[in-house]
Amino acid sequence: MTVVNTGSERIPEGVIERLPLYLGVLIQLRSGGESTASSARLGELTDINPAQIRRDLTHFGSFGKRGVGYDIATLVERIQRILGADHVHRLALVGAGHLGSAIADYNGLRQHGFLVTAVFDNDPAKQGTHIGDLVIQDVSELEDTVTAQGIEIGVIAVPPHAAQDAADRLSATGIRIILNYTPVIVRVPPQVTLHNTDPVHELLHTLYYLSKTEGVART
Amino acid sequence: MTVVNTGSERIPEGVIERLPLYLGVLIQLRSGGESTASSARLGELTDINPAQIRRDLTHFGSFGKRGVGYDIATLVERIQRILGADHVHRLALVGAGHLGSAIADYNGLRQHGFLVTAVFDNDPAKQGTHIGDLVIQDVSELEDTVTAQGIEIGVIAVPPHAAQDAADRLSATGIRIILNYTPVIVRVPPQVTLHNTDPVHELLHTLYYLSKTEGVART
DNA sequence: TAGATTGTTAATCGATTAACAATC
DNA sequence: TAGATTGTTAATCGATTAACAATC
Repeated sequence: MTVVNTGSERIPEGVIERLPLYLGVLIQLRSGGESTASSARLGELTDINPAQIRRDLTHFGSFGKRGVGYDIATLVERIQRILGADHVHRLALVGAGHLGSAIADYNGLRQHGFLVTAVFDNDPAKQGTHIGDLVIQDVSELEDTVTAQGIEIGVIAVPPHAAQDAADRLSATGIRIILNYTPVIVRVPPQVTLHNTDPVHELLHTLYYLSKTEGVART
Repeated sequence: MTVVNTGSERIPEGVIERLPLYLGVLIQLRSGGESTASSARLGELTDINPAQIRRDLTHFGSFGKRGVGYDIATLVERIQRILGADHVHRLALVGAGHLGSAIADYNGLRQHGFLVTAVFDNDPAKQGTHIGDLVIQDVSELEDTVTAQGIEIGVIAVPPHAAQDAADRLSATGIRIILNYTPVIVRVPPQVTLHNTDPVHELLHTLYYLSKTEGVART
């Protein structure tokens, strides 16, 4: 008997972090014409132990066929369903500078069902101009627009001094997920999930491993 | 006796990932005029168990004073030294579009000693124009420039179809750290540390937790 | 000295992985 | 049936945390 979703079992964070990796290589394999993949193959492509992949997947059910492997098409669907990536999510982007434009242009988001449907900036010179198809609006319109469009996710891409204001306005709309690309610590109410993305942190810890492996040239 | 650096002890990855967090709040406290911080205080600000903070730090020596706490100024210096953030690192940026411009403008990098000192793009229309003080060069000049300037780190911010070429060119220069902002899997030689930064992955696993806590509105 | 907080030990907890029976 | 690969158990490994002696 196949248990599809035991519901109340707690899923370790590491598992959830690996699912998007599996999804990525599965989509890659599918576009390469493959229809089936073993945990060994997925392990090669993701650098993750095959036993761990199998174990991760069993948290959500048993999707494979013994002696055969996993059907790529159905596994892609299952993982998308698990992650909530099986339907469209609308995003409000705050900040229409270079970073905001890069995010709005970013095809990867669209491909996974994340649609930027509104852009805000507090610079009057930008308001009324376009990013792609979208008219840049004043941040005062944020709340009404979020409600009207059913936007679920906010993205902050403003200069540091404006980040907290953006976070406050987004939180006030009832939005529950905020991605912050500004390298500043912002405070949000407890019911809001905040994700800070700071390239400096990544550089810093990558740098550490470099200095360990061979010593950075210090000219 | 204080052991400054035991040298050959293997440091868990999690420790290295937390150091930049400690560094961030220490810098924040310092700019707020504080001179000393206890592990309990750092724990509040980072949401990390104080015992873990103390344990993390002892991997590198003993920096605190019992009954008092940690001297912020010296701890900042020690962590910067540990991470290799105590001196300047030069970056080569490949891709001069919106994303590349955002990275070049990004003050957070400069504040931590990461200087973008060269920008490349294979679009002839962009070559010769400026980003900040930097002239955009053709990617064919990458190797010579990296050598001449002592650049240690490459950053990829090009469209997906150009990402592998950028990775190959950067690897060929002898660079050992590459940060890839393009949502595409690139291959690099084993001696190169590659860091893929994909906002989609972050959205996907953040989304999972949202759907668990209360169920996403599916209108 | 009394109070505070570190550095460190030991216990707990959880995650990873090897191994293998089940089964396609 | 023979070969392959899953799902699952059990062992290992490592990371987190509580507790406390050391000591400022």
